[in-house]
Amino acid sequence: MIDLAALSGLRAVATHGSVIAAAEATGFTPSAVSQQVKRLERQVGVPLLERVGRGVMLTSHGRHLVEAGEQVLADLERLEAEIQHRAGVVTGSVRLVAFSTAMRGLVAPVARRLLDEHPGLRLTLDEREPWDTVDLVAAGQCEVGIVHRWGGVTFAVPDHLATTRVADDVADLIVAADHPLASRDKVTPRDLLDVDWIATPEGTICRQWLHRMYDGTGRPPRIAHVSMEFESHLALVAAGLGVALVPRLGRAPLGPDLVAIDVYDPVPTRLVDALHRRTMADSPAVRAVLDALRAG
Amino acid sequence: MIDLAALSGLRAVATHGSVIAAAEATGFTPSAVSQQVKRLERQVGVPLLERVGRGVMLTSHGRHLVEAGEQVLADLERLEAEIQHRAGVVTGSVRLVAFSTAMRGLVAPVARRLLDEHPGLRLTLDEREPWDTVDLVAAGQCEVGIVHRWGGVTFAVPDHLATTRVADDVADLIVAADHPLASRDKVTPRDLLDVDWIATPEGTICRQWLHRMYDGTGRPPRIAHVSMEFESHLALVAAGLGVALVPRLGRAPLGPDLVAIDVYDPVPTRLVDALHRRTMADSPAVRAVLDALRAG
DNA sequence: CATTCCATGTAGTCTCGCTACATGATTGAT
DNA sequence: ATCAATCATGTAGCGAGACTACATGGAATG
Repeated sequence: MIDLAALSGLRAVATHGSVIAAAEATGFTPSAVSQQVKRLERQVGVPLLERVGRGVMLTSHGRHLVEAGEQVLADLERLEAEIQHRAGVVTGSVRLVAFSTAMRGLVAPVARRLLDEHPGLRLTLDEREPWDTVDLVAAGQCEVGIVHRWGGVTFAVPDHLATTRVADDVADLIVAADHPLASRDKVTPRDLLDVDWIATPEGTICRQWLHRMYDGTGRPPRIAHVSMEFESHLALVAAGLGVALVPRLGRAPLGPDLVAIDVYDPVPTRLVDALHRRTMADSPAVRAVLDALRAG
Repeated sequence: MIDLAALSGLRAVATHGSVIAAAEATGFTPSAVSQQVKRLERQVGVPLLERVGRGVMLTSHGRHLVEAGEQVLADLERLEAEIQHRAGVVTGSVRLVAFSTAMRGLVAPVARRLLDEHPGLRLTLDEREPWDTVDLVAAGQCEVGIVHRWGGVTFAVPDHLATTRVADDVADLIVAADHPLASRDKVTPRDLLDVDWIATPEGTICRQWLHRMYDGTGRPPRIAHVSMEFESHLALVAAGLGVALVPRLGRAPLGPDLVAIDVYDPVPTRLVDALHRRTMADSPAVRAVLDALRAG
């Protein structure tokens, strides 16, 4: 009999291209993944992986096994969800991965109530950036992923994942109370050509969107300081080092030394989506989590 | 993730109707089967088995899980066979179950050569009566089963099993060398109305056929002695206690004190068939075993 | 040619699933 | 009504199997 856990290991090797990458994607050691593949090879009696250079490559049999095995794996997951759906029982383990502001602004308020309402539900939380999140959901490492994308800035989501809109998160311009713009009702990027920005690091989605917001002005934003966390942005703004664009989701109440100003034309909005595998669409547990997120 | 081994346990309970029967069908203890079901229930979070009286019954969810799970199990088995088929490698483990005369007359001569030709093949032999054999093959407890049926005496074979004719086994009348019939070239049941028979026990297929052979005579055969094994039949015949109908397959050479006489009208022929699950039709290992049996 | 990176062996540990046995529950018989 | 029989299921203990940590062996890179 083919061992499905081992098959998952081979699938991870196939999708990630190396034993080491597969190992860290599945949370095992490279040795464990290697042994899983060997176990599979012993079970079917056919070589599945071959060394090429200092890496590995799937044999044609290995590729075929993964392709067809994925179907079996999906069928099994769908079957489990279907049984629970028929029973109408919210039960089982849901691993949820979110980006940090969603974790504190969206997940945290909802999780407690969710667990109280459904005693059979086991919820496991983890914090990742959106790109990693997509991979984790796609590979079956977690059931629900929460990602954000600014309007227009998209990234690819595999076909076998479904998307649910969870929130529209608007960002405000945060300035110090004594800043010249502090008295303004609302501002547009053309008002912000000469301000110093406190921004997230190069390569982050928020940073990309800050640039895109300036598209109509013909100039790039002037980045003065960089920080990972929006909480730190607030501190830097309060210290008079510049202004920041901070989403409302998960934002702590502003102190008296800070002012939030609406931005328009365009309104900086990021879309917050929940991802799940379509095979889990019938799972009452996943559905309960999604419903709670949408309502919260 | 649903544990497929546990699912097999539940399936056995479903098909055999009780935990104990499922246990002896799968070769586990009742406690193990019970724990397998509990494990499954924990994984899907839905009760699958409920006590009724002093036995058990599947819940509707349990029945649905078995029904759909059987599909997954079959897909996985088919996938394994298909991979090996593509590779053209005779490998893996084949469990073969046969009735006793086939074991010594058919399997034994073939097994040695089979193992020598295919080093990757692991062959496990077991001896059972045909009814048990059908169950074992159907339930996935063995890959190949060898059964016999006399013409006309049939038994049900599930749809998902395939049948391969392996041999036509003719039985002769065995009499002591000093018996009045010993000089005859051939005999017909009408010549045997008053002989004492040495027969297999009530309920065996051979016994049923002995009765059916007498259908045209209007009389039942006179059973004098009963013995499980044809080897013993020969000894009893040699001792002058009666005559016996002994198949040629697996029959030891007759001593000088015994004579084999052809029977006609009807010729007592039993059909020897090999059974295998259709999901294993592509398995080179199963195919090699079947080919060898047919050739031998 | 040394260094680095990757995969894979090896030894040890730990978890998980099975067996053996005991218990609880229900039915049928005396 | 009681006792025996039968079935399922808990519990303790044991053994196999799967993973981790570490060491080894190739292959590419500078």
